[in-house]
Amino acid sequence: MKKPTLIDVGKESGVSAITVSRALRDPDRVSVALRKRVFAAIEKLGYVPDAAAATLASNRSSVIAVLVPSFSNYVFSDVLAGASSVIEGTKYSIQIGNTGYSALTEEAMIPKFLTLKPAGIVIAGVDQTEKSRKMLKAADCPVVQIMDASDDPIDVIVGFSNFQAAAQAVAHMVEQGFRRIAFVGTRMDPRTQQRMAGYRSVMEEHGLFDAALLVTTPQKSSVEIGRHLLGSLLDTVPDCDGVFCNNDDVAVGIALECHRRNIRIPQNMGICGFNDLGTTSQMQPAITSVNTPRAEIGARAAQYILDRNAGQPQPENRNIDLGFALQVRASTQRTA
Amino acid sequence: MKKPTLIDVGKESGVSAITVSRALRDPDRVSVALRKRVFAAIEKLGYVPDAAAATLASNRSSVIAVLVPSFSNYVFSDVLAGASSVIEGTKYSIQIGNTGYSALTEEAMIPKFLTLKPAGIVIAGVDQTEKSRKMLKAADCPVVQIMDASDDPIDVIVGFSNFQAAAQAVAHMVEQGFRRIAFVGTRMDPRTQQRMAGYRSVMEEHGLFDAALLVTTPQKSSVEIGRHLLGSLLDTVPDCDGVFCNNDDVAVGIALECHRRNIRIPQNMGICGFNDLGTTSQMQPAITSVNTPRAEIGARAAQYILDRNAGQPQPENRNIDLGFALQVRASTQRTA
DNA sequence: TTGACAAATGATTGCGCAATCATTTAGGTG
DNA sequence: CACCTAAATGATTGCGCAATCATTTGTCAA
Repeated sequence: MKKPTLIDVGKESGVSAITVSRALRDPDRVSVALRKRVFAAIEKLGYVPDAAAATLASNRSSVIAVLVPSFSNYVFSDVLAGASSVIEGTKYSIQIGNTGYSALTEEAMIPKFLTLKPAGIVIAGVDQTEKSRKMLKAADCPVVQIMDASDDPIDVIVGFSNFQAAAQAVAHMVEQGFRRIAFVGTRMDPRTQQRMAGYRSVMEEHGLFDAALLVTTPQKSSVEIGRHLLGSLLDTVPDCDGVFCNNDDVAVGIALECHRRNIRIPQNMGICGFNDLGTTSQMQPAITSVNTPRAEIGARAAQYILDRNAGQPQPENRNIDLGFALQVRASTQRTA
Repeated sequence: MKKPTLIDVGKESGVSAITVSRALRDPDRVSVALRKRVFAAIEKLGYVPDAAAATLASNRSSVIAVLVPSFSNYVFSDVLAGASSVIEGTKYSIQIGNTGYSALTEEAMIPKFLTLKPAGIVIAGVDQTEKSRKMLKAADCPVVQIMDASDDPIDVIVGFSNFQAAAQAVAHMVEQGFRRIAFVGTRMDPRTQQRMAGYRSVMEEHGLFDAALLVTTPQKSSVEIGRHLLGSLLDTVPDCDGVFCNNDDVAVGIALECHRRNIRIPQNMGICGFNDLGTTSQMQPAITSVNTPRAEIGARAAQYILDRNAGQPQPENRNIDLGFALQVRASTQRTA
């Protein structure tokens, strides 16, 4: 009636409990005949390992902790989907935490997750507090920072350079003849700030930078906020002829508001989004966006954790840059 | 140097380990003075409970298992966000599983999650396999089905009636004078099928049903697929004058394709989406959609699990219907 | 055939906590 | 002031597994 344990399986197959444990964790270390018998007994009894007991005994769990700034930011949904695809069918599982874009909330969550003795930790970005960094460095599990690039990751980092992605997009717009290009940023999290820095760097390089072109809000991104921000922008900078958005939602909102105001895209207004979530490519005209490998980032992060747990060493290159791909579309193309 | 245990905290505060345990789990059962001393010692030593040991000893963990069909479906991102907001600051944590819209995958995942001795299980919909249902009924933890309504939930169900939501939306379109209203469905998961049934029921009631008006695809929803499906639809049913979509992305795609083809909304084509994710309200004209309480569903599901774990009994009404709200907008308004 | 060595398997122990039952202390009553 | 009860605290035990160390069995060369 009760849930069978390793001892029950052992009795059923005529061996000791520890041998069953070995057959499960390291099949090559038991003989073929025995392995068969053990697995038959497991099947017969419906044995399922007890994760808590295994964790307590080995001081190591199969939980991968994933700390993201927000669940409703679709970027991180894609990351989770990617990680999930990798762990499917393995013994690993994903436990999630929502830091709410706060480094202090994150710092408070880390000890809680560390007590799980996780198989690994995935955490967004590089802007952890000093204390968080110290805790994560001391953790005896792999730590993967994601969605960014860095020469000095805690353990490894999987992502791309937000600065470079923004810079490339803005350089493209400049090349297409846009001059009064605004930066529209929502939420202003660290990655958005890096995009802003990339934007600024290129604008300054071409002598085009003007602080009035920076439009930011702490609010979360949405199509609606994009529409509003275009309004504020045009009030302040009526000669604005292009917008680089930190986000696709905002870009779509700006495009819709341009349509409403009969501002022609790209003739009177160039628009570039970020992340390339799908809608931008379907707009009329199609909106240029920076495609980011979100699912692959999640997958690579999870795979790294699995590999490390399988005994592989830390790789030489700890900055795993998966790049980005500027998808140039009609919204920023003035030349053929 | 080593991680402190209850025994260490006990020594520090001059009591036994079990008393410390009690002070933590049920503060009212120890004297005030002692409680202070214990918490001071916990603070001083930096004690953090060991979840695995607690789970093993009590046969009950603080993990809430959430099984969703997809992470990239934003509906479930919102559910997770709602659940996450409720458990923030508590000892509970969320472990996620991706069933990939497959009842069999789901069935395979359930035993894995049950061995965690979860504090509760959240699972999408009512279409579990018979075996899954049996396992979940036998589980000695609260089980919350979500995103649907039912008279016979496993334990409780938190959601709304997809059938009724669709029926109300379609009835509204009929009332506004639309006659050849198509149903456009993607992925065709159980909830989409219920929406289709609601659509069909109203159409038949008005003598408007025509199987040619059903346009479905197993593909996942996207703006792009919405655009394509409008094309196929108009090829088969050129006199189609309205579309009820199982999804906002599809509705937006259809609206964009209408713009491209110079089909006027709502004069020549009425459009209604589902879920009201935000973009529909910003389109020109604004698109009608059925607003669903996704975050609240996640929150209520989590709250129920917390309440049950705090000793509250199963409520009398096990079908917690949070309803929906048809947001009527310009895309379906032909009359003032 | 024997010995040496590797491969295969087993026995013991403790991980850190909570359940259970036992004991002590405090507070109130006649 | 003795007694009773309730509140507060403590001692013991085992959850199910893996680490560690010990033992048995099998294999092969000389």
